[in-house]
Amino acid sequence: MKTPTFASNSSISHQLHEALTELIADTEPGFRLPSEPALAKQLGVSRATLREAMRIFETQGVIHRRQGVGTFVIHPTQVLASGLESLESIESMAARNDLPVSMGEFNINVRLPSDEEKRILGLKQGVFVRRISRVIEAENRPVAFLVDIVPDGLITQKELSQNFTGTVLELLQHRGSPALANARTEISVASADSEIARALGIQRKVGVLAFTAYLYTIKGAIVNISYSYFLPGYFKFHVNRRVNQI
Amino acid sequence: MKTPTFASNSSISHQLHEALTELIADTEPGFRLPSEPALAKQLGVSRATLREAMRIFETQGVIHRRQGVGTFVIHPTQVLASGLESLESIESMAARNDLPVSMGEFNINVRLPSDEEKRILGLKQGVFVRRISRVIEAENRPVAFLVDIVPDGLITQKELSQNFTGTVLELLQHRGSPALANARTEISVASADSEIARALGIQRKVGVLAFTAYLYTIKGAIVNISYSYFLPGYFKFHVNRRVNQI
DNA sequence: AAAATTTTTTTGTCAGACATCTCCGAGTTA
DNA sequence: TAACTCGGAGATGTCTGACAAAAAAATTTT
Repeated sequence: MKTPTFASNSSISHQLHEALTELIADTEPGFRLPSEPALAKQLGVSRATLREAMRIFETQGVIHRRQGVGTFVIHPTQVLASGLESLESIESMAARNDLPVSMGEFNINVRLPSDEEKRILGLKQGVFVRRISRVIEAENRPVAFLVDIVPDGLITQKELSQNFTGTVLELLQHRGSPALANARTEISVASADSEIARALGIQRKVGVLAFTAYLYTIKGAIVNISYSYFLPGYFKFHVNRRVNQI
Repeated sequence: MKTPTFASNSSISHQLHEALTELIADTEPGFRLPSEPALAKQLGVSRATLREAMRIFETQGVIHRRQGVGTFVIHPTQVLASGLESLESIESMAARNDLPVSMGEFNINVRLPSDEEKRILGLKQGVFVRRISRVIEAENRPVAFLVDIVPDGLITQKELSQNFTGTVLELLQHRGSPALANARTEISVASADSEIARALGIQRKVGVLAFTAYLYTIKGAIVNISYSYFLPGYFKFHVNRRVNQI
């Protein structure tokens, strides 16, 4: 068995990305970064590599480049790690918001998938799914209710009891296989059904913020459907939208 | 007076981006793009420039590269223009969803800003703001309620009557100044107050999907606060989240 | 037939050069 | 003095060609 191939390579790219993250965070919004040749020399990489790394931040709307002028830090620096563009666990998100959270009620059961689940996950006849639900609490009250649907066999009972920190994503990411690519998250308002209402301690039909996420492998298969329901007021979600599409 | 400097330069970068968009759209998900040297030759650019353009798509989670293997198209191609990552007008969004919309009730008034508005927009004492509100209708019923707050003077009455297609963003973008950088959009669930309830034809305290967007210029100033309230079920919003942070 | 090795293909990184744009100040002109 | 012009300095944008590293394919060896 091979050593697990970690998704993030700790190569030049990766280190450069981290160094740039720090540099941008330490630069006041609106101010200029050092010129590309200077920065490349300072960070010990070629200008081409540096420019590719900067493209990432530019695409994310964190920096802004003007030919003949310079590269500027756009605006709230914390955008970096806090936007919806990057997947983040509830725990780290909560830590940023100074809101200590803990895991509340935790349930697992195995059942036959619905037709929709079967279609989305591409399951063959007779394959079961595992349904993992849990309540996140803060300040002694439930604030989020998370439900994951994964094909049975993808995650073992043992992994769930030993490594489970709250998200299927992190478990799969830590394991390294199957290699994950991205997650498509749909945003909506859900009217609390009886289960959600009970889990969050609210009345039925109250509107809660709902995310439905589909986790894709690099081969295009969906390996996880994730439903998240949030009580308003405890979490802040935001997206940084670029105005000019290059 | 200078000719308006359009944000998007129609330079090599821009054309390359369009060509790549098309190529990716024409490639089936999961399949490989031509190799970089071949693609660079085919598109008439250098490999370095091509790679920078590809970084953009990679950052957006549209393609996926593996050293020694190739570059692959990740998954639903329509992700490109439909995600929350790019700012889009209600109209074009509706067109994609085959939902013809029209503008309903439309109101403008000028008033003194609240303390919060004054702070966010960086207004001096005595400066007024213009409040533009409108209802979007589909299938003969209101589906969205949009409110924009802009400093008085930024947009003239004339522009509003002649060019206004529904969004302050598009008006400013079309005008070209002030140069815009990005928009930070916060996502939440709002309990309908009396105004929202009346506009959307729902009862008070019903939960609606709410976006609060702050529009930034490249100098870091906020020139527009935009509140959007959506009736559930008519619009789909989604975000494409990358798993591996490079 | 299976394992080990080499070759080929592909992306990752590098160095240096020139092109183009922007800003600013020196010089010129009215 | 004030306005204008022009060129230089410095920044990002693009190009060329090369080598490094990783993965897959082909070949050779066992």
